Amino acid sequence: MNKKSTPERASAPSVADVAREAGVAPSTVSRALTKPGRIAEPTRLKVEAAARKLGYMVNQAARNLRIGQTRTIMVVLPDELYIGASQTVLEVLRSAAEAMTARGYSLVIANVSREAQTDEHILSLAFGGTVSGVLLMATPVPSTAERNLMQAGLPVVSLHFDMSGQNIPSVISNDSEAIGQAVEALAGLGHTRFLHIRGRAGNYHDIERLRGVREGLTRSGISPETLQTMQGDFNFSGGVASGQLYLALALQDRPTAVVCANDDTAVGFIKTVLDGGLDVPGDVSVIGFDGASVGAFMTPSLSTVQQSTAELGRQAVELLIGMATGDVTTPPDRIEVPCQLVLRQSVRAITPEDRGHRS
Amino acid sequence: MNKKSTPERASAPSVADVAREAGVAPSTVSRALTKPGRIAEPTRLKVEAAARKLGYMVNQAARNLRIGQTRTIMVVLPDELYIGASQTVLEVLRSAAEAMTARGYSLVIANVSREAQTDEHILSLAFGGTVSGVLLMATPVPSTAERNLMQAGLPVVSLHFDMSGQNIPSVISNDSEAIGQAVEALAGLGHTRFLHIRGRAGNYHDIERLRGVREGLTRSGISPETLQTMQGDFNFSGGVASGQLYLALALQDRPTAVVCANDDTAVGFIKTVLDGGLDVPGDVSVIGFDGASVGAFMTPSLSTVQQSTAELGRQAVELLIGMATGDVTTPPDRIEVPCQLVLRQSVRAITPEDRGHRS
DNA sequence: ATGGTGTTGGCAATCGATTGCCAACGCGAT
DNA sequence: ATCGCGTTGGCAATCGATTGCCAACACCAT
Repeated sequence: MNKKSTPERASAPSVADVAREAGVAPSTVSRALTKPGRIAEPTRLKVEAAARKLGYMVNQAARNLRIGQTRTIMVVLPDELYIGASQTVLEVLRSAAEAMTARGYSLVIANVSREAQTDEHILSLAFGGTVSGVLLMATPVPSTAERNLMQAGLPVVSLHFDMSGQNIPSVISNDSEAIGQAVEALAGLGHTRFLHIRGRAGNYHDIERLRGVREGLTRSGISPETLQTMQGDFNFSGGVASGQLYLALALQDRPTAVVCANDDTAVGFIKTVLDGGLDVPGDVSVIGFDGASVGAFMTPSLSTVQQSTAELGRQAVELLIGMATGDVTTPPDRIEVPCQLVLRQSVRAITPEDRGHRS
Repeated sequence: MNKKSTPERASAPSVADVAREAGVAPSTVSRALTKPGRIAEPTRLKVEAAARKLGYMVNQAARNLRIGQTRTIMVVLPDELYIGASQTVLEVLRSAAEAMTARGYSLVIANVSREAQTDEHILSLAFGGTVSGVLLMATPVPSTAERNLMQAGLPVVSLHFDMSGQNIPSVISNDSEAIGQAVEALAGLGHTRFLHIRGRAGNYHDIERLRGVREGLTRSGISPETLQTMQGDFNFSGGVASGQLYLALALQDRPTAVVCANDDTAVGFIKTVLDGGLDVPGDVSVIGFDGASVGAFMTPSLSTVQQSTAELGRQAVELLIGMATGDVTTPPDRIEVPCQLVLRQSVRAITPEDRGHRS
C-alpha cells in the first residue's frame, strides 16, 4: 500500500515517509530532528520542511523502546486522597507538573488510593519501562509480596516524608521546626496551656509535628509535660471529635492554645467549639498547619503554618529529573523547605485579665 | 552475553528469557500471558512459573509499539488550575482515576495551565501515539496554529463543558436546572429579591448558571428582570469584590438572596459582608455551587448545589474507554448527572416581620 | 489403518525510531 | 596529483512484544 507515492495515508507519517518526501535516508531524518549540529544546515531545513508538510510527529512508543527511556515521571499519591480544606496535594502536584512540562517531561498518576491492588499497578508501570522516575508523595514505598519499587532501578524522590533513612532523597517541609515556631509565637502572646490535636497515629507528620510542638514548648520555657494531646486523623472529623472533648473539659482545665496537626483538623475543631457556644479566639486560640487558601476566608480567619507548596514541587522535580538524566550523581539526603507562620483572627494574646479570671 | 544461561542479568528479563527458562518459544510465552485459553493449561503454568521466577514484567513501550495502543488516557485540566475552597477538579480526577485503574488504564496529566506552549505539549502526546483517549476537563479543544486535537483521531470526551455542539460527547452536571431549583427553594422560603454573582465572563458555566437562575425565577413567578447581577471570576476575589459592592448598596436596594456561581465566590462574599458588619443569614441568605466539603464547616455553614463528582468522573471514563475499545460506537451526545441541593445555615426563610421592616 | 477435525506451539515478520559503523565527499596542504 | 582530515549521510541492526500462518500432533470416528 506504500506503492503509491501519494502522501495522504490513513496512519500517521513515519520517519520513512518524511525521508521519502525530503529525498534523504530515514537516519538523516532522525538526526536532523534530534541531533542539532549533526546534519548540515541545508539538509536539515529540507527535512524540517518535509516533516511539517506531512504533519510528522515522532511515535513515542517506538522512540521509548529504542532509547529505553521515557521522559515520563510517575507520581504516587498518598494512601487516601483525602478531600478537605487543604489542597496541599493539588498545589504541590501543580508546581511539580509545571516543572515537568517545562523540562519536557510528562506526568502519570499511578494511583488515587493505595489498596494492595494499586501497588500492583504502580509496580507494573515502574518495571514495565513506562516511566523514568518516581515521585512518592507522602507515601511509603510501594511493594507487593514479590517486588518492591526500589528494585526497579529507577530514580525515586520522596516528597513530604523524610525517607532519607531508606536511602531515598527527600524533599520536605521543616515540619517540626515550623510548628515549634508557631508554639513559640503563641507562648509569646502569653499562652501557657497548650493542646495539640494530633494527626493520624503513626504517620510521619503526626510524629514530626508532635515533636515540634514539644520542642517549641521547651524553647518557650514551658514544660512539655503540661501539653495535652488528643488524637486526630488529619481530617474534619478528628477536629470535631476533639472539639467535643474540649467542650467537655472543666473550664479551668481548658488549654487556651490549640495547635492542630493540620488545617482540616483546626477547621473541624473551630466549627465544633463555636457551635458549642465558645468564642474563637475569645475563649481559645487555634492554629492549623498547611496554609489552606480558604483559611483566610473562614470566620474567624484561620491561623496556620503555610507550606511552600510551589517550592516543594519544583525542588522535588528538579532533583528527580537530575537523577534521571544523570546530572545529579550524588543526590542530597534531604532538602528542607521552610514554612511560613501566618497569624490571623483565630489567635489572640492572653491579657492580664484572662489570667486573673482563670486562676 | 546471553551465552551463559545464568538468569541473573543486569537488564530486565524479556519474553525470550522466559521462553528459554520455560523451554518454549517466545510466542508461546506471549500468548500464555495475554491470551487466556489459547495455550494449553500445563504449558501456561510452566510459563507462569518461569515468569515469576525471573520476575518478568512486560515492556510496555514494546507492547505499545506493536499493538499501536497504550491503555493510557490523557487528562487535560482547565486553563487555570485555581486553588480555592472547592475541590471539584481533584474530586473528579480522583473518581476518574479510580475508574481508569479499575479497567487497567493509566492516566497522564497533560497540563496544569493552558499557555500556548502547553497546547504544543498536549498535541505531541496526542499525535505521538502516547495515549488512547483524551478527557477534557472544563477546557476547550487544544490546538496550535497547525493542528487541532480532533485531527488526532483519538476518542475525546468533555467533562463539565457541554461540547456536544462540536461533536464531542459530554458528561456534565445539570447546571442550569440545578441552580434553578436552588432559586426556587429560596423563593419558596419567601425571598423575592435576588442577586446572582456570576463566574468568569463568557465561560460555559457562567452562561449556564445565569440562565438557570433566570429560569428558576420565572418558574417561581418572579420576573427575571428584577435579578441583579455582579461579575465574578469563580474565585474568592470575585466574591470579595461583589461583597463590597453589596455593602455599598442602599439598604432598601439590597437583595435578600445571593446565588453565587460557585462556592469560592460565596465564601469570599460571605467573609466580606460579615466583616462589613452584616449577618448571614440574618441580613442576607447566600448559596454557592459545587459542594465543597469545607462548606459544612464554615460559620455560617455554606449552602450549596452539590455536584456528583464521583459520578461525573466515573461516567466520563466509562464512556471514553468504551469509545477507545470500540465497545461504544455511537456515543450519546450528552450525559447529564444531577446535582443535589444542600441547604445549611447560610440561608433562612424570610418572615413577615422582614417584609414589614423592608417596605 | 485412514482421514478428518481441532488444538497447540513455533517461525519469522512487524511496529517505528535510533545509532554504530563506514563510505563518500570536499577541501586544503604538501 | 596525492594524502589526510573532517564532515555528511546511508545501511542495517536493534529495542521487545505480538500475531498471521502453518506444521505437528492427538484424538475420534469410520
